[in-house]
Amino acid sequence: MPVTMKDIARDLGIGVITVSKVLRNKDDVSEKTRQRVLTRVKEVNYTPNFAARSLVTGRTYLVGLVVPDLLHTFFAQIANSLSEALLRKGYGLVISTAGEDPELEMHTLDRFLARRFDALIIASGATNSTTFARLREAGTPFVLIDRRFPDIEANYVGVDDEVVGAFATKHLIEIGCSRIAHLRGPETSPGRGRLNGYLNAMAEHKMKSFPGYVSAPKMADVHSRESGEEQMKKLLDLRQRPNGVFAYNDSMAIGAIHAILDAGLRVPEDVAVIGCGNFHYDNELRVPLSSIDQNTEQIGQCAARLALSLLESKSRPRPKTVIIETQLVIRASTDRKRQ
Amino acid sequence: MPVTMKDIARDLGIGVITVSKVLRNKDDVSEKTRQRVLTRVKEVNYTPNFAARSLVTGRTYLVGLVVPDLLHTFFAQIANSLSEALLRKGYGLVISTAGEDPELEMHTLDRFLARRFDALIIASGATNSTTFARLREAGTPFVLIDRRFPDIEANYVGVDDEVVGAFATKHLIEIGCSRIAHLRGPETSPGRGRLNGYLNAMAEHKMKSFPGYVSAPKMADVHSRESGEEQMKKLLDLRQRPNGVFAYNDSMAIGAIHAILDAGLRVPEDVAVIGCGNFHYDNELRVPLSSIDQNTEQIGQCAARLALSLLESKSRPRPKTVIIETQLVIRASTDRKRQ
DNA sequence: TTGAAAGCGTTACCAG
DNA sequence: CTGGTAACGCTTTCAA
Repeated sequence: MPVTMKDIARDLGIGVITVSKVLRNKDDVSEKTRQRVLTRVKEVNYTPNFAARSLVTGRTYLVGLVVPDLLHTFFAQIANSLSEALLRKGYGLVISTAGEDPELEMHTLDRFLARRFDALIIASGATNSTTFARLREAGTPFVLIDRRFPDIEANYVGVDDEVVGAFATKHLIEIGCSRIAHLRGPETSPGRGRLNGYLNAMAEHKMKSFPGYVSAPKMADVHSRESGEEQMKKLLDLRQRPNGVFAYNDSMAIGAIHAILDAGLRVPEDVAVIGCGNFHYDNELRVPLSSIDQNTEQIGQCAARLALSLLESKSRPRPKTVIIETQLVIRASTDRKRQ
Repeated sequence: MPVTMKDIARDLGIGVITVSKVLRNKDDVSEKTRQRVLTRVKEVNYTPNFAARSLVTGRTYLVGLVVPDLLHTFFAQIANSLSEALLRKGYGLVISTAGEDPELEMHTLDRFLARRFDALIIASGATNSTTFARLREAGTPFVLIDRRFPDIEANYVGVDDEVVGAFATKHLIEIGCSRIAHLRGPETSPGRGRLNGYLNAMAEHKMKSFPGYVSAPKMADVHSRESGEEQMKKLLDLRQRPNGVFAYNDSMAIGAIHAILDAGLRVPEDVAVIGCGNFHYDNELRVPLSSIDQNTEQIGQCAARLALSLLESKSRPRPKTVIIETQLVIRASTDRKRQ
């Protein structure tokens, strides 16, 4: 049986409350008593019982993270930096993957709510915002990352996906691509945002658009490489084959490059390709991949900081939106002189 | 305030215990009462309070995972499959990264112990087994993955690293490499095991070994690519340059290939390279990388199953060792005809 | 500065 | 089949 505060109090001939106070750094305890308690705590290797504490304070010192998939480098990085930041402050991070399945996600969130985690951090695959009404009702503070929902006011940390899309597209325009296609992502805010950024940039630069140049929405799951390959094949079959492609993410871009090379064409000479995410292995690929860096680590850190601030403040502050800056990283897949 | 069992009992005019029994599927409750309770539970959207339950049962329904780094594909995959398997059984997975820092790891484990997680799953960067004495003392069941410690008897799930090393080395021998070097990993069981496998295979096939062909131990952190590159450079400077290299993991192999190509040599014609881990992007690399597949997902699933069995059994069963099969995956980096 | 009493919501033990 | 009583280990409130 583990040591309890009662044991320590008995050993020292003082009250349990005094022990509790010392442990929580309350200052209405004499220095002498404090030292005695601290010494004894060390001696018997006492550790507080979180369950008991939770029961009375209502706090679990646990934060839940829901992401589609940890195999996706982006989310692994997020989880990594989140857990580090939270652990430092004494919070544990409970992870859970929900694929891109809104129903599974809802189910997971329900469980997290039932367990009364102190805060939730969510990269949601939900298609509407009913999920979040539930969260709000439960009163558990939450931070959305990566994906957002225009119709609800919520804490959000992520990049500006329209900027991402425009950024990538403009880069293709600048290197002289005249026919630019977009392999689009899922029906989520990044998917739509990057698409809009692409469309805006195309319009702004009076670029001609061709039928079929925007692929159908696709889930951004682990199979996005295959999907990128498949969709690129279709693009290559068009009469007016594109000479520049902006892919929703690096996985799809990799698939696209695969298809292009398989067709006997060159990257970037025949078709330039840019992705998004700046995976850590982008530079080691068959054709090193140009990409938009999302500063993933910073997203994680900001989300952690935001979540912690929500935990600490007793009032419910107004939802905050934090936009992280992005960077264009040019590699071989778009490295060509103006044609 | 959330609904409690007491509320439900009062509403229905029955005892709290009866409610509790229904909720835990005890069968000494009449079907009628059971239905009434269940209905009411739905109506008021009752969820049990885990903290209260924990306090009395001593179980947290939480499993802790300690890995060096989630950026490493291998560990991300492990975390992914673990969380899925555990969540299905109602357990949460709390993650934590400890780099390859034994002290930080110990600290993390202490915190996990203090929180009384029901079980721990650990890919340890520890250099000795004192850590585990602590775990044993605390009585928390734990499962080691990937790294093991010969001097303690503990639950373990992972591959046989000597087989991995021998497998990879033999493959290089078979394709006709006459001078085979090893970029070795850290001072952990996989690092040592793969090295031994390499040495054994070399001896068995009477292969000549050259001075400097086994690099110095290196941490297997996220920077292993750089380290692979650096160490490969040294090998290329030797008078007797190797024509085959077995790298501790795929990251190092990628770095090695980088160095080889930079030196104006060809892979696999001049130097064949094989790694270990079979990262999901191995096929998309500059030179698609031959590798040993560790069946990572299976490792995660087995570890989860093993952890769950420990949780469920009240007695402390004898430690179990589960060895997962590996597969050789041949790609371009070793694809050459016998010379 | 100290501490006794009163819970927090649940489950275990036993009696009805 | 049902339920009262007593924990579980801690914090909060309030009085000494």
